[in-house]
Amino acid sequence: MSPTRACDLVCPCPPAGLIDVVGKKWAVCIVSLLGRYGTVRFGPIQRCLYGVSPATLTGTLRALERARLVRRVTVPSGRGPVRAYALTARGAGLDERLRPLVDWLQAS
Amino acid sequence: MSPTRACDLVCPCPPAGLIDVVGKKWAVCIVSLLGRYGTVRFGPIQRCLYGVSPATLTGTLRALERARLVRRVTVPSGRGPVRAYALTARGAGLDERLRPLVDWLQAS
DNA sequence: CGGAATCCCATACGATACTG
DNA sequence: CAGTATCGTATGGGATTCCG
Repeated sequence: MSPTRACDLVCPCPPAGLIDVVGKKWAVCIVSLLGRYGTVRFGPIQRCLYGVSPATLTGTLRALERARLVRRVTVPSGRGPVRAYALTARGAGLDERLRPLVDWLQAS
Repeated sequence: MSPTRACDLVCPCPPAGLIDVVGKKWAVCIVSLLGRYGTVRFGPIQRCLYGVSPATLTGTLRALERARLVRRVTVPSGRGPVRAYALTARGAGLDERLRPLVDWLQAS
């Protein structure tokens, strides 16, 4: 049977909040990428993502930071410390739930 | 260790294809809704989704149909057959993978 | 009621150029 | 290399109206 009145249905997922972050074009890619590779720098992320423009990548990374899914880290290197990106614990939790979905999408 | 060269990283999820469908603002909601309630008519979907505009809802439904995730069905009713929407087998598969994610998003 | 048509706006995204 | 600044475009999405 199909409910027909207004309050018969409970919306399982409000579009506000995390959805607008996760819904961003590259967000899922980035979270999965960091979940797979750990700490990654700006350049490799950009090159890996089919050449996303730096402006867009920065914007998405900032949105992910604000959502506390990704954090910016400073790692020591040969000639001075460099910046990189990694998942937060929260981001790792998301990646975990995202994995079956991403695999399924890949398999189409 | 973090890879630094171009081909060291494999993008786990190209943004093309299903992602632009699933990334739509209401797509996940609709799939979850149909997965939960079965066959639902246009009106209840719209009312349930915080009053999404009919144009937007139609657009999203059409996109989901084109992606073969949702199908339009005709069900017999008291005064003539009426139209409604339901998941395809493919859509049910997506809903299944979506469920842990949606639950996690809800729990925030 | 279930849409289609139209209008309008916000913004996401890309391209490019530039800087520390 | 890691961004920032600017600009232009495409389009997603809301509001409204109208129709069978």
